[in-house]
Amino acid sequence: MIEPRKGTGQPTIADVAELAGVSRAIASRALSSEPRPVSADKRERVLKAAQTLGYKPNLLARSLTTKTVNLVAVVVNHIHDLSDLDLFDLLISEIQSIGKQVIFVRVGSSQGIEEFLRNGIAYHVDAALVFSDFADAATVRKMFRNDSVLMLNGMRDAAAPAIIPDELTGITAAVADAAGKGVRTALLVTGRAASAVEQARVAHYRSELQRNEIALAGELRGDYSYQSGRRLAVSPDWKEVDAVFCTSDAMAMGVLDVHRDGVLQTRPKAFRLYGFDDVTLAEYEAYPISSIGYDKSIYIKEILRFLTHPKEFRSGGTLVRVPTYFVARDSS
Amino acid sequence: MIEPRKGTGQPTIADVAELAGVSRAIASRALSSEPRPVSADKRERVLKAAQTLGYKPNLLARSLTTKTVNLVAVVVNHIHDLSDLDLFDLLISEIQSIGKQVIFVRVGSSQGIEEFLRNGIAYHVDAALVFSDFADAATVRKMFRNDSVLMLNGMRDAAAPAIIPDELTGITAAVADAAGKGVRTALLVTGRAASAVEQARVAHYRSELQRNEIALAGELRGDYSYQSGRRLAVSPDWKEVDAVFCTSDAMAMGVLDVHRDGVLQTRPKAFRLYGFDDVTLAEYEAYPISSIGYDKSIYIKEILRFLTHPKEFRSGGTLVRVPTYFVARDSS
DNA sequence: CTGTTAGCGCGTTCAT
DNA sequence: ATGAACGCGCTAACAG
Repeated sequence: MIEPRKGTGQPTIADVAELAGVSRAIASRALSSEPRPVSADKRERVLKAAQTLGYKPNLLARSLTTKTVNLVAVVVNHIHDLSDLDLFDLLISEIQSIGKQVIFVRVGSSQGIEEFLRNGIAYHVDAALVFSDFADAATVRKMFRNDSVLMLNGMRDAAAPAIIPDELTGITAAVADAAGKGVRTALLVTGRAASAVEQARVAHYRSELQRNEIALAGELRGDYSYQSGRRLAVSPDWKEVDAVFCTSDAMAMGVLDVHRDGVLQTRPKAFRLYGFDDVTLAEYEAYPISSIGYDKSIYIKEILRFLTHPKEFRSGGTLVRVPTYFVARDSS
Repeated sequence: MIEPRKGTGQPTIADVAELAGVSRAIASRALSSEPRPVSADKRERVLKAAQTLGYKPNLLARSLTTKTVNLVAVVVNHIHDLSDLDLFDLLISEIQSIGKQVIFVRVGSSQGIEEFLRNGIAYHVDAALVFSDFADAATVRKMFRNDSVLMLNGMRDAAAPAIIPDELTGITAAVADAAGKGVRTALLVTGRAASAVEQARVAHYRSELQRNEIALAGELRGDYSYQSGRRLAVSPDWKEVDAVFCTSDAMAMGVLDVHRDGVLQTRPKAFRLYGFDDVTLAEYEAYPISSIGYDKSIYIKEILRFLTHPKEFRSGGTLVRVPTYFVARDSS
């Protein structure tokens, strides 16, 4: 006896109910994860019928009434930074482990984002995790028509919960390390000035350098990439200093390759070098970059807390800070 | 005059129709991207009403009848390989550019697939791109209840279309390079043996080495990672040979760091070294690994062709091959 | 060209 | 505890 399917050939809950000899409502309850009143034997029959039919609920149809799809949007600029690699794999894995799935939304620029979202399922996600710095919290809430927006890009307002690495502690330690080694002059190699995170980062460096009486000889602007580090290292604006602080490890690697002591020594010839992000790559022998990092698992644990217990975050734009650390390597 | 909303507060197509003074069907047609028969003035009124109401279609509801969601699943093992970084950013960007969105499905193990089958909204996607080698074509089709599955992991059957880099050409060139430099003995450092791609790769190396009369002194199995390269390089099984071929750049980097000539020279002391993948990182000065790669943009263009013109692939499990190249660097 | 109607698959009243 | 009926938002099919 073959079930007569109409559209996609998938069994629906109606098929299950029919096979079990009960009404659709009973089948719905028996299959529900919530405890709903159904007699034991009928529940048994429904479950068995679902089993033999290979029934899988249509979650899109379900979402039509429940208003929830178990989908999370991860909004990023790009995913080609080395530091991303360490983060996203774990993040996706953890999100999946709580029964949700991830839509990756890549927004190279702020242009047309809204339009793009409207034409896709991402528009209906339960929550959005915003790493990209293309938009402020209010815009994102409006875009997703959803208050469940977690800002991870350093941009927040009174209503938006956010998780931000507390970079001051790491930067303080890094600059202290330099000061303790007799550094008196420094150069700052920065990333995109438009980023809120970057602005705060640079401000921290400035104040810490000043506090340690280290003269800031200049700021050179790159784009976080290895190539931009190389470019700046040979630019006419480059200055002779005791230490170079880069706001990304990749830029520090570029600087290192240009200024190695000897053909391929592990440290620069004339200055101490500091990076940022503590990417896995810094474990490679050729790039022992002193760096600042944070515990990714703590960070992600907080993100998951937001997804599973949103109320704890709702009370007036909670701001969670994840501590950073400084790790000294050969480069400094 | 305020529209009386019931649920989410979003205007529905019924609200638009009412305001425009037409039936829901007319509103639906006027708003459709496809050219459907609607009189000019009514279309105008509908569009205007939608405009003033700020109407946005509910794509989940639409998908209920159209059976299409503009969602593409990307199925991966992990995304922590360096070679992934170069690929996925571009892939996501391109998929988004044709109006589809990407749901990332990470299956770290074959067990993860079972887990996925239970939850997962992903089985309503329009297509699945399979990079993970934990599932064969039949399983994936069942997982997604969808025949629109593109195998990119080297595993295919008669029904599944696939795109595979033609690694033989690159390997042939790499081995020829070694032979031309007088290499007579070689070591092969491999990755996970379970992978179909890896098996083919190793087989190619074996036959090419034999053809060039290079003796294969041994095969050491790693896991593609830098650390596994280091580990193998110091293991008791390591042999003195003229050349070492690694099936990933990361392993080659690990081997290089253990066997550098001098403190940090760019080449191994006693042998020529070859990697695989031609990751961007090989452009870093400290790891000039001779490698085998393929044009990512061609590869992705073929994937997009599958998404936009699936019929061209349907005819009996089309197999598309993307050519590989060999690039010589300092390490060999 | 237009409007009415009938689903799509599911959860949820509301009577029984 | 149960099942009929309705609604979610939208589009396809069918009449007019």
